[in-house]
Amino acid sequence: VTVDNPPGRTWTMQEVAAAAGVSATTVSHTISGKRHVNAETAARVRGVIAELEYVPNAQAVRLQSGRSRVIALAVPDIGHWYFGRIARGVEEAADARDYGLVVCSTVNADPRREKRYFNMLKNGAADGLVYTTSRSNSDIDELTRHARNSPLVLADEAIPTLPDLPSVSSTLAEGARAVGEHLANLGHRRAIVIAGYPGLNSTEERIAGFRTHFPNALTLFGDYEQESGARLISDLLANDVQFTCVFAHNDSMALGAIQRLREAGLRVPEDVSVVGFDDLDIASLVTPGLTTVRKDMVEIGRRAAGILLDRLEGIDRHPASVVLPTELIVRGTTAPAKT
Amino acid sequence: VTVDNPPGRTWTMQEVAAAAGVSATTVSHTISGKRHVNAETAARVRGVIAELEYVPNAQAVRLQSGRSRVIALAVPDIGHWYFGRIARGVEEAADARDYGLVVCSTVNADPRREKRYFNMLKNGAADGLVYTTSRSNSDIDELTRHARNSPLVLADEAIPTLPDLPSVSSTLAEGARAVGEHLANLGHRRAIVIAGYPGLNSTEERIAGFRTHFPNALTLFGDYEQESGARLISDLLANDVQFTCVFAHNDSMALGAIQRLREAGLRVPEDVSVVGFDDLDIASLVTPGLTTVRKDMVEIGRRAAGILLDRLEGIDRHPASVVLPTELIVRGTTAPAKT
DNA sequence: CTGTTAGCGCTTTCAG
DNA sequence: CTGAAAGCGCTAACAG
Repeated sequence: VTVDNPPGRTWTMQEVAAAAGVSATTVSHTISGKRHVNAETAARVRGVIAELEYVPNAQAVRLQSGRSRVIALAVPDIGHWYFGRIARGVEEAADARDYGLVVCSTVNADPRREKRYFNMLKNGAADGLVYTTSRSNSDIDELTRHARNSPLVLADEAIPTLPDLPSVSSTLAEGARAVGEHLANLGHRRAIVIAGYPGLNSTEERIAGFRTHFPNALTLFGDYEQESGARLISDLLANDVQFTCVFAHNDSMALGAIQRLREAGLRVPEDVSVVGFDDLDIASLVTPGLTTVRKDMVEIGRRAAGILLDRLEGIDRHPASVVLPTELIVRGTTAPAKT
Repeated sequence: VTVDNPPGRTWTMQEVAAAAGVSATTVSHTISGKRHVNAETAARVRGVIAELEYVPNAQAVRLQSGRSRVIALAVPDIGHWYFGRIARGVEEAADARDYGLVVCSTVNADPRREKRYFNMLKNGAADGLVYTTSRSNSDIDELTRHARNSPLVLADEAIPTLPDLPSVSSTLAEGARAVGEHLANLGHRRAIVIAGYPGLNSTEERIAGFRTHFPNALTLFGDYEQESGARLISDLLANDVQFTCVFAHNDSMALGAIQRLREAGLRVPEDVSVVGFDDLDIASLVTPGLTTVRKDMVEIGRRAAGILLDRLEGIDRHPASVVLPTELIVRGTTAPAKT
């Protein structure tokens, strides 16, 4: 069967059926394989489909099936390298299982935006949500209210008060402990911690982990941006606080700290050792390389999406929550303490 | 009207209508405002909607309207900082106009993936596409074949042979020229160019721009990764090639070059000046700060999405294509040439 | 100002 | 092995 197929024309299943001399039902079944179709008939139908470059209308399929085969990802900022890595993993996992991915930035917890991705679940635009909290856990109430309906998986930041919520996180305490051990072994005794957002589990865990070796580490809170690392160092120097090492809760703040230390005439690592967290690309791009703790962000995204998709497909997986390992990466910004 | 609303239950417009004692049509119109509804009736309907937390089913709306209010973004890797910035801009623009964003990574030009996002346009899962080429323009044939049907806008990399295709790019030649001027003014005479993928317009433009001041610059091709910058510098040093400055086509390769130069005992910028391109976050995070050319990636994404959405909404905008300015950012990796 | 009816394009009983 | 018909949840003629 040969038919005219102007570019840009889209066809309905009815039209395909007509061209092949069968019913839409048969076309549907040759595509889905959900019931047997005579070999010759099937071949003819497939021929027409190829000829017309027919693709079933997504909305009709979704309306009929009640599922969209799309998952949503909510992150504070898709343009941030940190969250970009998570997104990468989520996208990989989704694509591998033939799901689409829609992305929602949750900038500044803008309530309009929040509404938007909750609605995506409610109105069926997405079948489930991978959620990454930004600075606070405040949105979690609403989150769980909706979680009862649509599958929800937390990526990166677990919430201890909600153990039922599946999540993928990392052994942050362990990573921070390894940092403390490393610095202690190098002979350091006075440490500064430039921590993340106070109150978040991720922050508390790392503070606690580090304290196993530095129980009295002076702990200041930054906002994960380079500038805050620099500013906190300025304050310390201005007040003649003595320290020989700095542990920042991410690489950006660590680099900000290094910048300010150098401006003050201090050498890194000869005078002050600095350790970051995350091991994003920057850590190995700078000279000397930044000593840091590797967290596999892509894998976090991949696993979170994996759990979500398992739920969607009715695969019961125990335990739902996963804690991925971290690894201390020693590069050039740590050295023995000056004696 | 008060109704029981178990959490997780979703309602149809029919049910809302019944609860409010009106027809679905009236509910539809009180929501859309497309025809007048008696104030009291409308209030009652809105009451029920609020009570039941009713949200119209997305698939039904889309099937009926023939539009999805979703745009797609195709990038080589959503987890890469460079493309992440574009995605951020696209997301912003889409969200501002109440469109969803679905993301497709085009890793290695995997044909299965390509098929996938073309289908998204054809089957109506997305209304249009923002496309960012990776290394070659090979996929463009198919791209344009489909572009006749669904709106398509190129972000970052324009294709000169297809001037009809709307695109958002940057004044790369101008940026590269400014780099050349800056280095020439510092007294440099022998320059190395670590270029991007050969054959791409973006690469050729920058090579040409730089040549206005360094007509004989030795030009080598990298792959935009740090490692290639380092490797090419190794090769040059091993062959005793003389040069006093390096212009890399992105910041990663510039940092790779710096790394290797320092390993070879050369100081940056005292012995060799290095310039990058893009001005991503890293450029200001390193010490000394990297001299580079700023390209506003977020704006590129924003504008590309803007053009796409204008088309989708029937807003005719001339000219469709946009070329955004670049700006030389002088930081600490460039200095006068040694005499 | 409001309701009835048809239909978007598909899948799925149900009936041959 | 195949088809007719109903219906997913909504919007838009068309009629009052």
